[in-house]
Formats: sequence, C-alpha cells, structure tokens
Amino acid sequence: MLANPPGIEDIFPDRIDRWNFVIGTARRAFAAHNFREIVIPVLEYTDVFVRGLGTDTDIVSKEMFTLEDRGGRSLTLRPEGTASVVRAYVANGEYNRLSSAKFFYCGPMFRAERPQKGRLRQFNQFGAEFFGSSDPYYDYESIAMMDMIAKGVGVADYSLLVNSIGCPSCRVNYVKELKNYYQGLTGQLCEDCVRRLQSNPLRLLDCKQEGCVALKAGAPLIQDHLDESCKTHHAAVKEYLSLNAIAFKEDPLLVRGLDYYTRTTFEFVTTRLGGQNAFAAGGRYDNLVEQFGGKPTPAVGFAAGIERMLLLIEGQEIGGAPLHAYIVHSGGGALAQAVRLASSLRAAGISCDLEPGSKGFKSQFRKADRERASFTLVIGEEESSSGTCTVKRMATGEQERISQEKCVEFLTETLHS
RNA sequence: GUGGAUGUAGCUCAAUGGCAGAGCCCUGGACUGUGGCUCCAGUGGUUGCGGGUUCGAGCCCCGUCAUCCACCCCA
Repeated sequence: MLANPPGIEDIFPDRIDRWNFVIGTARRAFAAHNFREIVIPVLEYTDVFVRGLGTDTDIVSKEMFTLEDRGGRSLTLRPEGTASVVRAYVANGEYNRLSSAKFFYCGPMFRAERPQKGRLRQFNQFGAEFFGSSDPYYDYESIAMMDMIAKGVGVADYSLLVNSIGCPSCRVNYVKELKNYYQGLTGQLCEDCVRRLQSNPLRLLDCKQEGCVALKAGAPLIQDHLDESCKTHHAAVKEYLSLNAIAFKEDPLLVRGLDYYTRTTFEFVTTRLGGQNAFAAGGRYDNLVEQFGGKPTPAVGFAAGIERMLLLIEGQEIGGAPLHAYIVHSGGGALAQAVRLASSLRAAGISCDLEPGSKGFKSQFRKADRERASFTLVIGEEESSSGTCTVKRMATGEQERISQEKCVEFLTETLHS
C-alpha cells in the first residue's frame, strides 16, 4: 500500500463539515470587513521567503521545502502567506496604486518540521493582509476580525496576547540595551541563546529554557524603549480593543518568529494544543512592501492555522449538509421510476440518494437513517403501479402517499418551511 | 534536528514465548414493504515492514517505517 508522506494528511468528509464551518466563518468575517480573496501561488522563487522572512528565522534556515526548476532556479513551497501576498501586491499596479487594499487568502502551507499534534508539514492557513495605512485602527481591525472568527467557531479558553516591538529606530536602542543586559550573563544562557545574542537578540525573550526564563525577569522591556509615535500607536490599538470589548493581555515578551514585524504583534493562544500554543498570530509590517521593491506602504495582517482550530472545536456538534431525501425502491420498474424521481429532485436543488441494487427495504431504510436523510421516499410495487410514492418524515416517523409528480413541489415546500 | 513511548480487524483495545480474541462498526436474519431499540448469526488479520534468536515469536533481539508525546520552532 502506498502511504502519504509524514505530516501530510488526507481530509475525509467526516472532517469536512467542521472544516467548511471554520472557513465559512472566516469568510463571513472577512466579507464583513470588506476583505476580498486573493489566490497566491503555492510555489515561489526561494528568494521571496529568504528576503521576506529573514535568513535568521528557523523557517528559512531549516524548514523550507526547496527544489530546483530545470533552469537551475531555486523554488520553494510557501511556508507562509504574507511574503507572497506582498510580492503579488507590489507586482500589481492595479492594486498598489490604490490608497489602501484589503486581501484574504486561504490554502496549504509547507514546513519541513517534525510532525506532531497540531503541527503538520502541509497545513492550511487562512489569513488577511491590509496595505496602505499605519493608522492603529487597522491593527485593531485585524485583531478584531480574528477574534470574531475565534468566537464564531466557538474556540473556548483562548487568550489574546498583544505587544509592540516598536519601529526599527526604537528597536536599535532596545536591542543595544538587551545585549548589554545579556552580555554579562552568557554563562547562564543556553547554547541557542548565546547564538541568538548575536544573530537575533529579540528571540532571547522567546526562549523556554529554565535558565533563560529566569533571566527574563530582569531584562529591559521594549515598552520602555518605544519612541513617542510607537508608544502612541500602541496605546491607540489597546484603546480600540478595550472600547470594543475585546479582551487581551499585554505580553511584553511577545516577539514573533519572523523578521518583518514592526510595532504591533499579537497571538491567539490556548493551552489545549500541547506544545503548540498559538492558533493564530500576526502583526504590523510597515517596511516589508518597500523591502520587496514597492513604494513605502505600511501594512498589517494575521494568519490562522485551520487544523489547529479544528482540534480546538473537536467535540462540537456541527450540522453538516443534510441529505434531503433517500429513495427506497423495490427494483425493476420501481427502480426506473426512482431514478427518474431522483433526477427531477436533484434538478430542483433537493439532494437525494438511492441504491440501484436490489436490497431489502430494511437495509435501504438503514442506509437512509445513516445518511441522516430528512425524508425517505418509498417507491414499491404498489406505488410504482399507481405512479405515487410514500413520503416518510424520518424524525417523526409519519408518512403519507402522494403522486410522484407532486413530489418535487411537496418537498420544496416542506423543506423551506 | 534531539530525547522518550507506541504500532494486533474499519475503530477502541485484549492475548505467561504455545489454537490471534472481545466490544463497537459493517452485512444478513428474527420482522415476505419501513430506520433508530433488542436478540441471533456472519464477514473481516501477511499482528506496520524486513531480518535474527527459538522446536515454536503478536510477545525476545536488531534494523526500518509510521504515529504520538516532550524539546526545538511555529499557525
């Protein structure tokens, strides 16, 4: 038997109802905020991610699926969506000349990590990106949209963490302070953090090693090193959240894994995903568009892990697309009539199913029950000779005989009432 | 990438180194044309894969693959 590669999974119908519920909820939230869909490529030149995310990030340094095309150019399966959206936005004059633009996307991402619960090599994300303003309102809007989606699908016990990591100029000062603080303490740091101190000091605050965690308590905080405009911006974002009853926790240690973030960063976290605690995250990235060769354009966005959200709503009852009718027949001429009836029901938008094989009524009814059909239509010998069918409402068990011609009309009315 | 645990029927799991089983599911019957409940019967297995030890391996050993957990990282 052929297997699928590790961390790459099939999604069967029993999960699809839930899946569509999550995406449907997201789409409604996006539409409510006037975000429109963009479909970006799954495969990009490797440089899109190297330049976009930064060479020091784990994603770029060790988690990308990279291959060469026939011309020897390096291609990479997208590990995230933002870099692609930015690249597309910069390339498309139709959109980047607008004063602002709102996009959302949805699809598979690829990272060559060791698979685990809530961590796949091919996983799906939806996300939104806003281009064109540094107004804190838009930071709020991104967060509010994701919050609406989390509440809409019924994720329980999550918290929203918010921080500001400032703009590059305030970060320069802060990083200097941070380095000063840690410089004298290298003996107490883990191996990774000693390296981070040189390559990406902000990540020191993300370390979970016991020794390093203890040192964080005395570390200087970015909040104390924000310049006036970043401070004002951050306060305004929090103000918007509070005014709109979106609960959040300020987390001064929240730094994101990608280099492109400026000012606002946020994460939606839960304790129910084991080692993986975030199911959605995002932030502002005011310099990325310029970095991709576009004109300076502030931007903010987020992405959410669909499989992780699915895990979080596992026990929840989701009403799947119901089967309207199941046709039970006695074979022969009755089957012919059943097929004809099915055809006209389907044409009228009524979903129905039947089995062509000659099975007992009992087993056909069992099937109807298992498929959760709302109605069962019986065409047996009596019905077929009189051109009628018996309509049984499965929930109550009551049934009545009507003519086959009236069937479509009858079901259309009953299903809509 | 590092460390640990686990792989037996479609699912959840049993089985001192000695006949591979149960419950659920599925199929059929009791009920010649009516689902869910009950009872009865039946189908279903290269014990993840490959080697080794042994008279004999699901069980012990080695390898491999996969899954899970933790680390790491992240959605």
